[in-house]
Amino acid sequence: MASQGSASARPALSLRIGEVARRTGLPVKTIRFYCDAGLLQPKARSEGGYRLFDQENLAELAIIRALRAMDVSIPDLTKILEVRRSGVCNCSVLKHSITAQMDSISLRIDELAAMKDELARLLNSWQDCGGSKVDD
Amino acid sequence: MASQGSASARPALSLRIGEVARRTGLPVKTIRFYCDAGLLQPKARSEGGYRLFDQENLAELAIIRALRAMDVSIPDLTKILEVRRSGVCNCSVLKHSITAQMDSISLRIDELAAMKDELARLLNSWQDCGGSKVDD
DNA sequence: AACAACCCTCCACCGGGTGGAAGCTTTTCA
DNA sequence: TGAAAAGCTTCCACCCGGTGGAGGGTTGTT
Repeated sequence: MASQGSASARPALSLRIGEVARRTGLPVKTIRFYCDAGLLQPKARSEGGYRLFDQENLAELAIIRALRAMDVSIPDLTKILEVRRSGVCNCSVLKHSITAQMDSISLRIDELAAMKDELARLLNSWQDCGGSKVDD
Repeated sequence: MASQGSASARPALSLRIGEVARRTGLPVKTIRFYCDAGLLQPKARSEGGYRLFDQENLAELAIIRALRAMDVSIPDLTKILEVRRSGVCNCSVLKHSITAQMDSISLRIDELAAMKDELARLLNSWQDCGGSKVDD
């Protein structure tokens, strides 16, 4: 408790893009792309112009990664992250959009399941006609 | 049996791109794009150069639509349709790719389910902090 | 000081489409 | 029959979400 006079406790972590890439599993290029797109704002730049990222940025990247994986668009993500940053949680609009997102995920899951069944059926029907003569 | 001397029975349906779009629900532009990409080969062209599609083309478009919906790439789809056209079924490569596709679908389904859970948790945590003051 | 490793910007390209312009074909209907 | 409208053609540019490479500056180690 009796350490830095600064607001936060820990040593105020400051990572360069490569380390962030290592930690998040995202390509450096993609992180840079997210910065350019305004999704992610590095907490600072070094003297020499290197992007410097902090804990918050890592947390945001985790969210970005998760939501991108389910096709939330970059503009939507930008809004979501802005809301998150502002700390406001009175956002019925956001809730609504998330609920909608969940519905669309359910739908997508059903579709995928159906497709998988269809593929399985397809495979089965092929199984019948003999598996000889493989030429590749 | 004693009708047209031709091979097939029915009147050999010949649709222009607009009608195909209407029937498949795909945008005209997309169908044209599939043609250009070599995915779809219109059975003929009219005197004036209009693409003419038949029953087979419709069937293929149905397949394309379904498989594209689960992110089968256009090159892969091209291969699949070629095999389908050739009527050959000795294709272990294809079987393999379909099995792989099924696996990746399963994976995707799991991911989506996880995301949905995560969203639900997110929503729940927000529910706590009161839903007043909607400003948009 | 030299060096590798790292990072920067910029510009081009990818896949899968989508939009619009300019112009030809086909259908419709007075 | 012939003019308008609807439909189609190609071509070229643009969109999104990235990815790759060139050319050059920065950091850290020896």
